[in-house]
Amino acid sequence: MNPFYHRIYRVIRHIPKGRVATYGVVARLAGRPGAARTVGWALSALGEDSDVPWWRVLNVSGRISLAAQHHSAVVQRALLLREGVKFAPGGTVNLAVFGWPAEAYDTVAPARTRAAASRRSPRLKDSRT
DNA sequence: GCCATGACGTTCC
DNA sequence: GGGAACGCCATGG
Repeated sequence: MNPFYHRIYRVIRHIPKGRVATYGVVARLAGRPGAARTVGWALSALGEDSDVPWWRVLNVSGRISLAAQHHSAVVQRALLLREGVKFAPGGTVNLAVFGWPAEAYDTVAPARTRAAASRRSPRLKDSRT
């Protein structure tokens, strides 16, 4: 197993009970910003008997990424509810409240900063003429 | 090594 | 706030 996976699991294990983190944040804390999809891969590779609280990982929208009918999705929601995480009517979690680490969801700063940082490609898709 | 896929994220409309 | 498009990283064929 790659050390990167190990770091991902270690980060997830650091998520406090009753709090949630997003794939992107986990990837960043694990040392690979932008590798959110890889975090999903690492989680899918987990066994049910692992000691990794995978259910505390949501996507940036505060929603469970799994298909609603997926067994794990039901389990995930139940586990979070049991830990005190509240779901909004839309089935979303307020990351500003339950997000961990809190500074990652400050809702004030990071968005703009990261946006500027990822502005590497001028996106030349409009070659229509 | 190239191509396709995926529990994702960000930007633009 | 939602949908479409592109990028990202790792895995599998």
